[in-house]
Amino acid sequence: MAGILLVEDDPSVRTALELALTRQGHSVTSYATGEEALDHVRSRRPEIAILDVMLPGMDGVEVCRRIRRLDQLPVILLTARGDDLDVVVGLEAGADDYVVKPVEPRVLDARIRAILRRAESAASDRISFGDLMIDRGALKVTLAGKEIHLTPTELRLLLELVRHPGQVLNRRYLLRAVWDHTHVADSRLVDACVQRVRAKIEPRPAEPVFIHTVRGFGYRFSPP
Amino acid sequence: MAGILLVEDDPSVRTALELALTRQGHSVTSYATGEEALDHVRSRRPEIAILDVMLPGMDGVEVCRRIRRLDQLPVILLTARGDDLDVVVGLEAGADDYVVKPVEPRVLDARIRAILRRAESAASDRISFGDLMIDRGALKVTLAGKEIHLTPTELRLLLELVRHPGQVLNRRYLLRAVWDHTHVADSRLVDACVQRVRAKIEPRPAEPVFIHTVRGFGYRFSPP
DNA sequence: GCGCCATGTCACAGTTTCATGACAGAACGC
DNA sequence: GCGTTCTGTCATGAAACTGTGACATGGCGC
Repeated sequence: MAGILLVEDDPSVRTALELALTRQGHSVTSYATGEEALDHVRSRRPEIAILDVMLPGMDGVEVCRRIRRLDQLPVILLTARGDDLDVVVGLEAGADDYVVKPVEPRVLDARIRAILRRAESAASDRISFGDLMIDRGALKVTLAGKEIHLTPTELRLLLELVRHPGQVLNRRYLLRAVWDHTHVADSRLVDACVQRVRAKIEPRPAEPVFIHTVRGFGYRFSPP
Repeated sequence: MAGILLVEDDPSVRTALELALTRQGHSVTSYATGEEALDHVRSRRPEIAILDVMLPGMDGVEVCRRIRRLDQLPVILLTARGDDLDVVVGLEAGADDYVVKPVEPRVLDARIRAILRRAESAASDRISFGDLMIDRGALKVTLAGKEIHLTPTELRLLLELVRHPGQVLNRRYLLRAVWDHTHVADSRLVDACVQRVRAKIEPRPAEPVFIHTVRGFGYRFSPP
């Protein structure tokens, strides 16, 4: 469900948590260092970050501070120590929650869901389909982590298609939804624009993975 | 400092917590039952509620649910039991945090402050993005340590953009938020003001690092 | 295989959008 | 009252966007 960024240097703990969270239905990407994690935040825009405090190099609290400057990403800090001072420092650094290891997967899941629910009013809504990530709040589209520049019309078209995944939308509908209704229905306008979007988001535009042509009817967005 | 509503039926715990929180500089009102607490929320609008889960009559989780219906008040649940199930139920009920008794006053204080900070629109009164530091309390902006003078309108615009980091805000929204709604939507007013802010905070206004133009939609503040 | 028609492809010029700087009225402090 | 600062508007030019049509391609029925 959620795109979770996990940072934990101990391989056994990392794989255990990754497995548990994946079982709860989350999509997890994990790293051992804060630097990698920050790159991931910049490029992949996860929904929530879970950071171990004790990390080689940049520690979790510092990663948390930097993440905070990048985005409104919620952050959970994870520590093996029950030291009260850590709690204070961590929360002061802007963490949303603080969990002491070892943690019950179910508890961690509940905390993640609570924080996501709380954040969802403020957070931007983003959806991803395979490599393709669409951030409706930031109006950004990334493909395999690389930002794709779409022009306004292209973006509106893509958003409209994505709003109805799996459904065939005909040209008349798209003309109304994306353009104003002043355009004639028989132009190559929609085709040309679909073409432009494909050129940007499809790995092989000739064999589209996202936007499929339904001959005689229109176009359908269906994730791979 | 903060107006805290404390609900705890055990008189000795109640007075101890009240004393500790008062020492930390908070203003505390405490009750033994949930019904009284709900009246208090309705009449006095506290800033945060700390609820014991085990209460005679209506329990803390139920009080939490009802408070949630009344107001956006942040809630911390307090329990003597470390039972994981309680954590799940409590967080599902919409609590912002969950603290197990006995709790160090300093830890509780840190959690209160963290939640209040998060509640007061997601940040403390001073944030920095790279070289740029914005002090919302003092209404001052510094760039690389040097103070930048922004006019009132420019400052309101920057604060509005910064309130939603990473989000694209369109001109209509900004006109409403920063100016009053008496202005026409198609004016270049927003552009001009953004331009002025850029001239002051961007090292190279032609290649902005902080305030990005999203052609056809609006502007986005995203730190470097 | 053939022809037809729907769709893909592409280049280009008109249009739109935005940055920039100038300016004058409004607001403000002295 | 007077000078200064602030702010909304406008003109201008540059850059980006987009609709269009001509043509190519490919699927489909026959």
